[in-house]
Amino acid sequence: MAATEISVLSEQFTKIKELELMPEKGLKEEEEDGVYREKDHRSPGELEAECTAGALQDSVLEEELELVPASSEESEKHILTLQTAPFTSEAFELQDLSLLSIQQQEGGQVMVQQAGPGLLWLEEGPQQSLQQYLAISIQEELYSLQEMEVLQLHLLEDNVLASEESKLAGSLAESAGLTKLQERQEKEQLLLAERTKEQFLHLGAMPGDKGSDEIFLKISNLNVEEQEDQPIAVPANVEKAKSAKNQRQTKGAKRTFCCDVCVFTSSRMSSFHRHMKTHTSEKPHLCHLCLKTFRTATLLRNHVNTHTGTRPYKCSDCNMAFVTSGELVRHRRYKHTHEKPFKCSMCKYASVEASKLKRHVRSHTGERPFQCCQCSYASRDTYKLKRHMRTHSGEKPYECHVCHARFTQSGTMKIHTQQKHNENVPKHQCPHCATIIARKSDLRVHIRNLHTYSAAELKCRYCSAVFHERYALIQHQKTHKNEKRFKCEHCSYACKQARHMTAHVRTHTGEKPFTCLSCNKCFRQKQLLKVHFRKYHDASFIPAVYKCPKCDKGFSRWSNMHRHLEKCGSGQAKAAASGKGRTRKRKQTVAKEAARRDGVILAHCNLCLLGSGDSHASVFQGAGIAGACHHAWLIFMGFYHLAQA
DNA sequence: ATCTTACCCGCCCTCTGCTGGCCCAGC
DNA sequence: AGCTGGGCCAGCAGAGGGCGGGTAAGAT
Repeated sequence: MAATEISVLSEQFTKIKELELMPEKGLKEEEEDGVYREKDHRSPGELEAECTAGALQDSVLEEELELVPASSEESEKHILTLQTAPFTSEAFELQDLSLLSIQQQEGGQVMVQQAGPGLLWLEEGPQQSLQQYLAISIQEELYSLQEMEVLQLHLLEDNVLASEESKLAGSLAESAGLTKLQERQEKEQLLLAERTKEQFLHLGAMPGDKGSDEIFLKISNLNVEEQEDQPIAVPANVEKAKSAKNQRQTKGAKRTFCCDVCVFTSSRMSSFHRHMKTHTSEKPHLCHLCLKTFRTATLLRNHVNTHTGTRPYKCSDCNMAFVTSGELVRHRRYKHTHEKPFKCSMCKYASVEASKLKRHVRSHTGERPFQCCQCSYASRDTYKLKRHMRTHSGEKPYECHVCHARFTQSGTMKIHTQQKHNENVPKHQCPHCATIIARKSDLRVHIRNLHTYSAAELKCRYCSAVFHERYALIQHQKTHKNEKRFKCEHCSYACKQARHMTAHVRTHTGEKPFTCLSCNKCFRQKQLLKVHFRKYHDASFIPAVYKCPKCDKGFSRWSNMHRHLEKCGSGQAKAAASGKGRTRKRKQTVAKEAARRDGVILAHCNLCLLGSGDSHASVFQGAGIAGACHHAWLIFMGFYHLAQA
C-alpha cells in the first residue's frame, strides 16, 4: 500500500476525480508505440466541468506521468483526474491546505490522509460513476513541468466495487462538508472571472490497458495566469473567452466545450480535444525528408506529397493537379467556375480568396502596413515591398536572353524584349492623328500633351490664329514653314527667319555692330566676327575639314558636306550620312568612320602635310606630332594645307 | 482517423500607368 | 549651334490573378 503525498500550501487548489471502472470503449487504446492514448470516456457534464477548470499552459500540457502499477485486472481500472477547480478558500472556508495523501485500500476503501491542512471530497458524478474530488492547494513552485515528476500519487489498486465506491464517495463528500461540484458551477464561473491570479491544474490519471498495472496521470489542463511576483503571458482573449463561455453555458440548451486559452468553442468533444492540442507544441509526425514536424498524420502526408510531387486531386476540366482538395477547389474557382464569394462592400470587386479581398480593401483604406526600413515608402502588400527593396539593393534579377540587359522587374524586361528583339512589335495608333507610338503609355502621354483641350488660348507665332489644342497649333504653324514671311522694305529680298532679315537690313544701312576686340575689324553678323576671331586670333583653334569621299571636296561644316553628299553620292559615306535616328555628332562620327574605311583624307596638317581620316587635332597628337598640332590648323573650306596654298 | 472545407500567408506573375532621362528632329 | 518638344526607354509602383503550402475545424 502506497500513499500519495502532495504538498499544498497556497490558496489555489485542484480537484482529483477518480472514475470508476471504465467501460472498454472509454479506455485508452494502445498504439504502435505502446503508449496508451486517452479516449473520450467522460460524460458531457464531467467534461464540461473540466472545461471550466482553467486554461492550459503549453509547457505542461499533455505530459503523461506514470503512476504506480495498478492492478492487472480489468475491473480495477480507474481514471483519476486531477482537475482544477475554480474555488476560493474564502468561498469554501478552506485554509491552510497543505499535504494530502490518498490511499485506496483493500475492499475499495479510499483512505485520505491529511498530512497537513487540506481537503478531499468524493462525489458521485453523472452516470453513477464515482468521482473523487481532492481539493489541494498548489504550491507555486510545485507545478512546473519538471516538478510534476516530484508529485507522486500512489494508488492502491485493490478490488473496488462501484457500489462501494459510490457509498464511499458519498461518505467522504459528506464528511468533507461540501456539495457537489455541479451545484456550484455557476458560482465557480463567476469566481473564475475574478480570479486573475490563480493557478489551475488539470490532471487526468488513467489506468493502463487490460492487464496493465500502470496508471497514467495526464496533465491536460493547466491554467497559469499572472502571479503576483511572476508575470506569465496570458492571451488577452482569455477573459473574453470565459465571459462568452459563461454566457453560453448558462443558456444550457446545448453543451459547448470552451477553450480557456482562446475563444474556441465546439459542441464536439473530439473537436475540443483536438483543438486543445493546438495550444501545445506537440508535433509528433516527422517528415523523414526534411525533418519538419507536423501535428497530424494528414498534414504530414500532404507535406510529403509536396516532396514527392504526388498530386492526387486532378481537375476534371484541365490537366492541373493538386496536393490537396482545397487547392483544387480554389483552382476551379479561378479557372472554371469563376465563383468569387468574397465581395467588397465599397466597390464591385470580388475575389476567390479572402486574403485577396483583404488586400483589395487596403486600396480603399489607404492602409500600408509594410514599411521600408530604408526609406519612407510603405506598401500595401509584402510583394510590393520586396520589389521596392530592389531599388535599394540594385538587384536586377531579370536578364534579356538576347542582349543580356538586366532589369528590376519582369514586366520591364518583357517590354524591352518585345520592343527590341521582336519583329512584329505591336504599335499604337493615335486616334486623333497619324502618330504611331510603340508604347501605350507613351501614346497616353502623347494624347495628353497634344490632344488635350486647353482652356488657355494657344497663339500661332507667325499669325493671329488661336487654338485650344496643341496638335492643331503645331500643324497650323507648319503651314508657315516654307513661307518667306519676312520681306525687305528696301529690296525684293525675303526670308523665313527674322534674324536673317535683321542681318540683311544691315547691308542697306551699313551697320556693323560686331567689332573684333583684337583688330577692331567690324562685322554685320556675330557669326562672322566669331569665324574671324577664330581664324586670325585663336591659336588653339583647329578648324574641322569634312572631305567628300567621292570628289575630295572639303567642307568646314559637316552639314555642308552632308548636303553635298546628297548630290554627289558616295557609297558607305552617303549611307552613313543619311542614317536616321542619330544625333548630329553621331552622324559626323559615322561619316568619318566610313570615310576612313574608304581611305578618304578629311583633313591635313598645314605644316607637316599629314593627312587623316579624322579632322581632329588629337589624331596628329596621337601620331606623335605634338609640335605641329599646337600651331597647325587645317585648311578651312579646302582640302590642302596652308603651306601648299 | 480521415476527408473536406476554410483560412491564412507567401510568392510570383501580369497588366497597367506614371515618371524622368535620353535621343533626335526641327526650328 | 543652341533650344525645344516629342518619342523612346527603363525604372518603379499600384492592383490583381493564380498557385503553393501550412493550419485548423467541421463532418463523416
